[in-house]
Amino acid sequence: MSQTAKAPRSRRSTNRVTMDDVAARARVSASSVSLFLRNPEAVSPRIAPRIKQAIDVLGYVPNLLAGSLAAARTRAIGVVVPSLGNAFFSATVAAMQKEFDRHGYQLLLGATEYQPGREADLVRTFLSWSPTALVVTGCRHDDETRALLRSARAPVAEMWELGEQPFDLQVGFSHHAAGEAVARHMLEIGARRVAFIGARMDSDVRARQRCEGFARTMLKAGIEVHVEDAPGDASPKAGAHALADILQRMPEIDAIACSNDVIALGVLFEAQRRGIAVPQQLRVAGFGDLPFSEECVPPLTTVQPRATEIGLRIAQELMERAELPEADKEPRIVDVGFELVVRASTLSANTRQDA
Amino acid sequence: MSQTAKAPRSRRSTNRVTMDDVAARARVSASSVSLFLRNPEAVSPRIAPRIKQAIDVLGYVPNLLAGSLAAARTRAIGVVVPSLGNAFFSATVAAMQKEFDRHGYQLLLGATEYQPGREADLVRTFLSWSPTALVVTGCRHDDETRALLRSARAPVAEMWELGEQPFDLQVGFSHHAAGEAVARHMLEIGARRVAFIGARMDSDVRARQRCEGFARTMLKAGIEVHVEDAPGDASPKAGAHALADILQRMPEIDAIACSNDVIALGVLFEAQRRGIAVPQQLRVAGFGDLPFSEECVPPLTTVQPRATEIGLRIAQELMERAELPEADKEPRIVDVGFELVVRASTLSANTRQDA
DNA sequence: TTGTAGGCGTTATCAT
DNA sequence: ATGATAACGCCTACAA
Repeated sequence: MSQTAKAPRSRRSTNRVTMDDVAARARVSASSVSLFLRNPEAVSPRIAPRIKQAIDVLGYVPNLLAGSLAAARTRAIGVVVPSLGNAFFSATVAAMQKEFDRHGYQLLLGATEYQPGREADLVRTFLSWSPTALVVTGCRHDDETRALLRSARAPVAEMWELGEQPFDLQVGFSHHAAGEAVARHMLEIGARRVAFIGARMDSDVRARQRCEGFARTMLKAGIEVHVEDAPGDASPKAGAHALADILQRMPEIDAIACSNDVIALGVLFEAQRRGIAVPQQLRVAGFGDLPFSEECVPPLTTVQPRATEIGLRIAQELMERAELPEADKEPRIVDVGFELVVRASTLSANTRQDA
Repeated sequence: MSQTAKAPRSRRSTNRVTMDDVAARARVSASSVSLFLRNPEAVSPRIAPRIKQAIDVLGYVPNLLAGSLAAARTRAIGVVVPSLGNAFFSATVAAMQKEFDRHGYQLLLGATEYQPGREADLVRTFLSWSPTALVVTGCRHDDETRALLRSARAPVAEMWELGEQPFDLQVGFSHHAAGEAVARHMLEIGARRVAFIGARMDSDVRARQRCEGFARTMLKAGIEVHVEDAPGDASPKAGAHALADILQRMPEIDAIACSNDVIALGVLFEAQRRGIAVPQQLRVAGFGDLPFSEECVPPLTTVQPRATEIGLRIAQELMERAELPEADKEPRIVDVGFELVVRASTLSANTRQDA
């Protein structure tokens, strides 16, 4: 006689608890369970507790993969940052994660570490997850990344920088203007011999923009800025070394702007070691308004970039678009601005007024 | 008469490029495309280029959701950290992300911000992604989290702390021992009136462990430690305020240990403002060996925790388990240790030798 | 309100 | 080496 009917190909090795299991135990159909999960009010008050209990007893955990595949949308947002070591971005990411989480969305994280090509790789990876949205840092992208982002079905948010043509959303501010603001302030307090210290400005576009904004404004006032570009990450050590270099080349230096508060901190330390009085002999300004900037000696004049607000605004805008599919598809630009925070490192009772 | 035959329910609204599209264009079966994607060598050299070209022309991006669902495994690792603002964890996460990425795994990130209950929520969310592995911070978890982790089919790694019963992998070091090391060093240099400054030690278990290790060691030497616990995040401001407090209560203080270098930095600033010489009048030690710790004035004695190595080791171990399914299932504990880095903030030519 | 069944885009099994 | 086909677990249009 016929050998046993071909055993149905069973790949069900995963003895995972499924929605069907819950349905069976609650003696309802799987669709009722599905409905209950999405909107508990929608099922009759008689079966609701049964479903609830079955879920608890079985320890059912919904399979998001299956759900996302079926619904053709994943509750995940891909986020690309240059580096997590950078306090600016980690603050923004933290704010985003919190808000996404509140809406039940998962944050997928990737860091480029400023390596060329990594951005495109990360975006490609994210896209294969069918994310609800993508968040990238800055507005400058290589051709490959641009193509990927353009073809993405998900809205694309660019953060921390304005400019270029936005894909869907840009939330940031003008780094050029930030550099300008510091320069104007330094001109007001009588700076004459001026330097700018940055780190890795070949790959850190935004630091370079701040530098340019600073240098151009100074140049308009007839002051040429000596630019020092440290090779590695921004760090106090880079700042200290740069100051040492600068003092050799232009001992008469009287003002230094830095692309990052951690660099400025190093400048303060080196000045302290050398007995150079800040701000009396040397004025120092930074960028970032990090936790130590208010507390250091002297407190640091700096630019506060609203890192948290950037993350929050992006998350809010994206969640809105995700939940109102009819939302306007118009690209949107949000300038969150920045604030020049003047502290003692550029002010002193006896500010020089020599012309 | 019968109305038109039921149109086959088509939900194919997503005009996504699928593997079938690629197969059609390359005039092969979807199976071959799938095979090619996973192992290009496995298909005949005649059709390989056709598939490759079709992929390029169509701009095909594989759908990881479908793939993961079918394969019953997701190339994703869920990672729970207390906070991204903390430089320790962001360094570890960065190292992990890099290594995971190298193996084609995606990092899912969640932060608890030290809120009770958040850990369980995040773990639950991650589990619904069927991740390859889970990484959590520390070994203390509430009952709910423990239950979830225990029931997880994926290996669980605990980081930054050793102790308790490991689920599958623990990579960290003893914070108690770190506190002890600092205490012994301070005893050697003759500290007598001692305080410890921490931040939020009710929720930051590891900071509390360092504090306990420090205080107990001191107590054995007959020295009672005054403990100051700042309410918010660790910050220079918290350190400065704590020092001010301490000076009021015990003006004769001669040594302060901090649970974090950023707190110690604040202590240094406040001491500088008050004209208290470090280390001559006051010895200061921290924890973390952050970028500024080597550069500040005076350079800071601290404990270097190997944040990057923790991330790397975890990633390597997890990738190994993921790729060798036959790997040993034995729980494993890796003590990466720490290093006491002695710098000028606790040393001086004229170290007091009074008994 | 509840149930039925087709489809989401892959991978895995099996036959050729 | 290649192809046909059955899962994977859920969502959702539609019928009851």
